Amino acid sequence: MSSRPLRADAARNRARVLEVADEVFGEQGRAGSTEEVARRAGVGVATVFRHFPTKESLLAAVLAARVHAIADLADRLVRDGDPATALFDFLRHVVAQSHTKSLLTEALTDAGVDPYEARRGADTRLREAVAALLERSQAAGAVRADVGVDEVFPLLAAAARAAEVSRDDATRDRAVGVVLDGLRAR
Amino acid sequence: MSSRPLRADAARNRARVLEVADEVFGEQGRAGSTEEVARRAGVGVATVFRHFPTKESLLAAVLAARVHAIADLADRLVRDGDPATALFDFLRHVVAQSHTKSLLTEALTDAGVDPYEARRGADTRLREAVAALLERSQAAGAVRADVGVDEVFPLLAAAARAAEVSRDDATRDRAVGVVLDGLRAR
Amino acid sequence: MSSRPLRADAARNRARVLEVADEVFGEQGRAGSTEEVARRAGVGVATVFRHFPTKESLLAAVLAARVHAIADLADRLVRDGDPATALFDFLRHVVAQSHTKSLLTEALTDAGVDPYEARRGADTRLREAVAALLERSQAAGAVRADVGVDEVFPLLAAAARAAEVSRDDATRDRAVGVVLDGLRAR
Amino acid sequence: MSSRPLRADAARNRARVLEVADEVFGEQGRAGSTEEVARRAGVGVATVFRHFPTKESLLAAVLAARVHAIADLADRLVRDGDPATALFDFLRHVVAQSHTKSLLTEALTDAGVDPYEARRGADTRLREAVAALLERSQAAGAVRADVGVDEVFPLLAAAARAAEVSRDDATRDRAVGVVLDGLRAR
DNA sequence: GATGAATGAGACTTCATTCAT
DNA sequence: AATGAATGAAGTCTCATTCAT
Repeated sequence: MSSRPLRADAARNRARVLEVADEVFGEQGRAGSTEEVARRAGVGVATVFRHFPTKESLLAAVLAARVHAIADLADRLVRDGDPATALFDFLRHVVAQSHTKSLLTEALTDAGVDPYEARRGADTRLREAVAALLERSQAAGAVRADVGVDEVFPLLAAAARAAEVSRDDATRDRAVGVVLDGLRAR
Repeated sequence: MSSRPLRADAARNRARVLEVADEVFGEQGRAGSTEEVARRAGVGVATVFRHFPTKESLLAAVLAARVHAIADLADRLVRDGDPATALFDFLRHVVAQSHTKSLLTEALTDAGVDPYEARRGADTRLREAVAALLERSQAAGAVRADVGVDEVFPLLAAAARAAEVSRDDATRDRAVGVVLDGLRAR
Repeated sequence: MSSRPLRADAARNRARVLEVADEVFGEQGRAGSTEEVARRAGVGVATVFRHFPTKESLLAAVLAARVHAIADLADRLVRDGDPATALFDFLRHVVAQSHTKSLLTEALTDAGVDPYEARRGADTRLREAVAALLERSQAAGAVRADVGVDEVFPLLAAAARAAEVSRDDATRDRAVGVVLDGLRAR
Repeated sequence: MSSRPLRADAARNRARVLEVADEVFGEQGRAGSTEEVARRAGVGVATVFRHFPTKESLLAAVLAARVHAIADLADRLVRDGDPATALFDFLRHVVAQSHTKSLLTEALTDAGVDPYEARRGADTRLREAVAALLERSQAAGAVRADVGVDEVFPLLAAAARAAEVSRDDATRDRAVGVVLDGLRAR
């Protein structure tokens, strides 16, 4: 009863705001303004604040959404992927999405630190899925044995960062490739 | 006419501002405020603006100073270091410094994009020194042959990022180690 | 047409809103928000606005209700009280109720200034009842002869104010006592 | 050294803001807006906030100024007034000033509760001056012996309130007179 | 050359009120 | 008749930048 399903139009608005917020914060980091989100979403600021009572909570929602999407991917790969390449496929996919101002990185980073409940569920899911991926890949002898989940997140951030700052596509692929190579068993 | 040598006190002020700005932006990223820089430097805001007509230009100067320092290190290692480890030593050193709010990473990143002239000189110097380091290490057979300077910068950013988001020192060392391992010749 | 009798549920809602509004405005003064009234009453904001088209009108209704209650008390005392003490009893009772953020004081104050019709009836009733009380007490020789109803309301407000700002119960009783003593015939 | 004297123009601005704030808050109570203060003072909002970093601090400054003025009066009367009437003269004067939305009352009320240092000095001064006035008047046999300073403030508030809500000057004088009469020794 | 005051623009947030369901 | 979403206007506050002293 606490959260009766939103009315159709409200739900649409909420979704639109979230989507736009992802865009804005993606471009400008947390410096992006609520007002720009509202403007681009075609609603008043107050509407944004009705759905997300705080800028911080909007940010949390955006991050949670991204993390959920990534966890979905990880789940899929755990189930269906080739163990020998699954972790690498996963990392590459995520990196490919994280073009934007390190928001994702942030999301992947402070797992567990965040007070907004939205985050916690997502973070846990992701962590578990990644752990599964890692174990599988290690069992298949594809990934070196001396890394754990705790290292995977920084490495993901690292690869994303490398991608972010590369000057062209070819450079980016090589740079990311180097990071991933570091993970391989030899 | 623009570059008449500064009066002694003005020069001292300029240096002090720069030093403090590095501190402030180091702590708070570009969100750090001009006013705080002025306060900590013990001068008025207007003085900051006389030396750096724009917040952006102050940031550029801070970054240039850091880049120069890093280029100094690279130069030193080119001259005196062990070719087999020089590049790695360099990377580790830089990573160790870049704890703070990814300012350095930023500095190392948008080389060449920036309009402020201060940056250009520093960037060029650094690029050349790193190129030298890299060649030497590759000649010594320590670093894989298929990477170039263009990849080194993203990889530096990557390692710095990994360091930044690691939850503890041990994790950080392992994560950075993985990235560097990716660079080694096999 | 406007005053067709309300449907039973509507009437219940209206009453509930009024009751809750008294509570909220009592606690927070006119700064209390419509939305909080709605929430505590368990209805939507729009329902509040259907019954009271304006926040101002809701306030007026709350005040009118309080004034009616006070007029009831005055009527009772006119009928049943001891003339020698009736006015004092009345004043003390009212003061005892008006702890809250001077809303009552306000109610007792701007009688006649207010555009909302709700107020007028209540104000008139009260004024008449108080006039009766006063005359009776003066006839009994308990109250000085040189004050009229016009002075009683400010004095009521005065006593309420004194009560409001006193730092503890004993101080309050003494302060209010002084005001009432001013009213006694000597 | 912490507060070097303000530059002449800044001091003028500060004074003007304070003056206008007194006016605005006088008319509208603490609901008055900083923006209106700025507008009426002919400065930007930011200027108001430079001088008073918080709305609350502006309010505190206004109140402190009023309290100081009142304490001045009390001091004067302790020194030069006729003991038999000094306290009454004081009360009447203060009441005559406190036309406005009970700001003064508030000032006179929460003495000692306030965190802003500005307030504390003023409050103490006033309390002491009033205590002196009271003792003197009691010694002269003009004021009843069973009231203390703690009662005087509520009674002042009471008289001010009575004045505030009276419908015309004659009524006001009578109502205030009644309150003061309550204080007289018989 | 240096200072600190002033400012305009913008950020977050709240609220009375209106509208679609 | 009732609901809760949407909104515009306003409020408090911050900050890069300019100006008077």
